[in-house]
Amino acid sequence: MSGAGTRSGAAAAGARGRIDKRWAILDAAFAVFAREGYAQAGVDAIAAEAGVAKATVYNHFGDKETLLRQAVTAHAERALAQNLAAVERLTDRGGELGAMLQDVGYHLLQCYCDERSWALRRLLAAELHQFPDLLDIVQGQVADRVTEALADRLARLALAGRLNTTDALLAAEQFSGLLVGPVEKRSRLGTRQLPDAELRDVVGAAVCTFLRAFAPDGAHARQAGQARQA
Amino acid sequence: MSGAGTRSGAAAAGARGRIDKRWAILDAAFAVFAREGYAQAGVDAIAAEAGVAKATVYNHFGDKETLLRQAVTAHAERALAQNLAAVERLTDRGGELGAMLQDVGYHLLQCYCDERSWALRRLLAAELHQFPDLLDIVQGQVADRVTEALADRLARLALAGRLNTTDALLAAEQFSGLLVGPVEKRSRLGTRQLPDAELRDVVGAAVCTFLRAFAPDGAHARQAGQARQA
Amino acid sequence: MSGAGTRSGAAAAGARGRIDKRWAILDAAFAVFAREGYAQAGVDAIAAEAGVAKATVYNHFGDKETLLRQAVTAHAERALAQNLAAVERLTDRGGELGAMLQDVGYHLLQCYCDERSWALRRLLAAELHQFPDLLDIVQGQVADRVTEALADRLARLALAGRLNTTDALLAAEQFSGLLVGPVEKRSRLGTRQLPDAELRDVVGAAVCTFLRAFAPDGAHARQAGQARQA
Amino acid sequence: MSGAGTRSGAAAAGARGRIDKRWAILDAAFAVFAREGYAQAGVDAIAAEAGVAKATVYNHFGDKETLLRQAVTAHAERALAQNLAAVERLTDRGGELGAMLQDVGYHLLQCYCDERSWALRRLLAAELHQFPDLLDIVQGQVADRVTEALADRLARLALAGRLNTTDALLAAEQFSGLLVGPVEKRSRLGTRQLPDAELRDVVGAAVCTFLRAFAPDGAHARQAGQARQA
DNA sequence: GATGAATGAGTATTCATTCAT
DNA sequence: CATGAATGAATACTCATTCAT
Repeated sequence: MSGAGTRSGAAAAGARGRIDKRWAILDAAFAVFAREGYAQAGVDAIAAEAGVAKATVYNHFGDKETLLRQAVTAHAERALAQNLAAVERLTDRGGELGAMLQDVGYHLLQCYCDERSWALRRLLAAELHQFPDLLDIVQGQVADRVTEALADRLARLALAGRLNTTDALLAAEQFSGLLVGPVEKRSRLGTRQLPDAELRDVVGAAVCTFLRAFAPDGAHARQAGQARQA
Repeated sequence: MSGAGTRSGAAAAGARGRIDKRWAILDAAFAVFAREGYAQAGVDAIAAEAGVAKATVYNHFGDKETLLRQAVTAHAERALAQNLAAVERLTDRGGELGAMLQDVGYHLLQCYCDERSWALRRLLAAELHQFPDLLDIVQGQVADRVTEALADRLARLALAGRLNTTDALLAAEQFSGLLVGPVEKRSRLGTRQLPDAELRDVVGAAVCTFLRAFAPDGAHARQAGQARQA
Repeated sequence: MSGAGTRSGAAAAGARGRIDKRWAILDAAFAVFAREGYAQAGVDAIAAEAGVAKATVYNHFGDKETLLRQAVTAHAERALAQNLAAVERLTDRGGELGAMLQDVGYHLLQCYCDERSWALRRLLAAELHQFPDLLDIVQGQVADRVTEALADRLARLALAGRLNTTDALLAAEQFSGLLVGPVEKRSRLGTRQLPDAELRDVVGAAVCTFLRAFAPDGAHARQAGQARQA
Repeated sequence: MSGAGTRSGAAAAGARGRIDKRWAILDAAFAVFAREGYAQAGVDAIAAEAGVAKATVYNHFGDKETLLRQAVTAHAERALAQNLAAVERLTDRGGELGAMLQDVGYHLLQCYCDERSWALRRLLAAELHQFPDLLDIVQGQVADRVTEALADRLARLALAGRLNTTDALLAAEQFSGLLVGPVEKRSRLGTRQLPDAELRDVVGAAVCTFLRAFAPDGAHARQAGQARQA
């Protein structure tokens, strides 16, 4: 057993080493691509940051383009998971609507303000012309799905009579716009870190406006206003 | 007089030639930078697109960085002028509020959806790390000033009792968010041209939501809803 | 007369202006060529140092090569005149031989150590391969003629029985070698300015050695040794 | 053992290949720098002459300046070794003084007249202003040390009563001057190859003059004169 | 599979030279 | 004639990619 164990252990360690290296390269690649842009990013720099030799990068990914796509895909999936988790906090069973929207909005903005999310969006914007398929990966696989998920939840709330809208997708887009618009301006495209209090204020204002527009009657709006003060 | 005219005409033609070339270079530079990104953009390509020799580019602008900054600055100024003109359509003397907001929002979104505006924002996002001062040029000199101007007009409407808000800047940010959020998603970062009808729908929805939240009483909201149908 | 004077004066002033500019360019060219080397020297820099526009340089000299040759020729002539003046201090009528040699040697070394002479030799060495004809200008027109002139004078001294040599040219070469060899080493190729006292010492030692070898009898050698002490 | 041998052999071949390439580049660089001057020399040309790709040059030396310094240093060391070997032929045990000086002088001049030595001096003169540290490498590390070594040997001869001088360094400088002065003029800065007979004549004349000046009595001088005839 | 060395294609920048004024 | 502007050719240096070990 020890012999077999040793061998399989060695093999496992080797596989683990390979996988670790693969992830190290992907992380380094994303970091360098985001920091320098695709053209400016050197494979040298990526290899150095990953702690491997340049040729190893090519052994794993073949060429620079593939590396970009894989790195973006990996980080897009991470972002998608985080955002969906945030959306799922919104249920029709849950308690008071304003508080729940505040909670969801806050977590969505935290995803949005994550350093790596800013990097992902900047990278996407930067390389749109040269790599249009990145748009499908990021916008299609992530952003749209998050909006759809949010729309689903809003639709269930509307069905339950707790929201007054017939176009749940538009409502979801507008809720996002109310959250993201102010933040994009104030954080100067992710350059400045917003203090948590300001973030909560933005969320509160968004929820307040959203409820005034979409709550079945005026009562909720006032409650939301109170939630914002808290 | 004709002699003097001839001379000054010749001199003017010379100066005109220089100025024309300068503008040709700036336009070509902006186009190529936006299409390829700073690092990927070749000065060769810029010169070719401008119809001048590469060295002429260097005679005028010294180096690639300066060329980028000048091109961005020039186009930022153009965008600023257009946006301010749009905002100025919002007066406290004007007619029905919903119709006016619809008009302003539509023109603002037209500015926003201009191909060169998308290019400017993408370029800014792409080169933020390498040229942080571009942020001051674009965000500080343009976006913020437009929001401030919009806030000014909203504040006057609030003073006139036609809007119900105490934080005009926040209201302006939210109005922008309601306009821009849906558009950014639907046009896939400017990749897809939105049909005019869809654009008007987005504006109508934004105005409707905005008025429900900020109109002094429910009457306006209903009017806005009707405006949206029209 | 005043009219003609004015006109010719104007013409003269114009011509003077042209000539002045020509000399300014030649001086600037020599300075820049010597400082930077032919390839590295920019016509821009020369024009700037001469205080004229770049195109003016081309109006006067046609191209960079011509400019180099003219500048070198001009300064070679200057150096030739200085060196010949030094050699002519050596006469067969003059007083004590050692003192005269000391005087000639000192003035020759002063020519040799002139900043512009170092520059001329460095420039010649640098551009030998690309412009072999400079060698004829500098070596043939200057250095050789100085050595010949010195040989002439030494020959007359030998005829007068005051020197003991049959090959005056060789004697002249050796005298030069005794002067120049130590100086070239000590001044580090003209980088370091030799103090006047050290210069005189070198001359004294050269004269002393020269006389010991070439004086008809030992008496002169001793006198030269005394001259060196003084 | 054969396996190990194979491996080390392969490794050695690899290392040898690198070293060979390094030397090929250094030689090519020196040749091209000497032929064209630093500014004019293209790294392309150097790489081509070395038979490697341009990037390989940069992999080995980083930039053009470093390449120049390394090439000069390498060839300066070579020249130093040759010159010191020549000086060491001068011993106080050896036979007749005139013959020994003739031998040393001849070998020193052969070093001096080596094509690469001329190239080294020309290159030094050419690039003095831009790379003043080359002076330390060539003058300080080579020329001065050779003169010092020669002075050492002359001093031992003086101690042994075979030379009459109290300043061995000056004597060494003058001996060099007597050798080099005539040669520099006759070979036209290394442009013309001196025939061996003329070289020997120059050495003979130098030794003759030197001994007349520094031999303890007249006897040696006459012997040297005879040596020159031989 | 991981690495160091080698390479060829590409790019920003400079500069001698010309032309219109 | 003196000039400012324009240009084409040349060059140092970089980098993605491949190959031998």
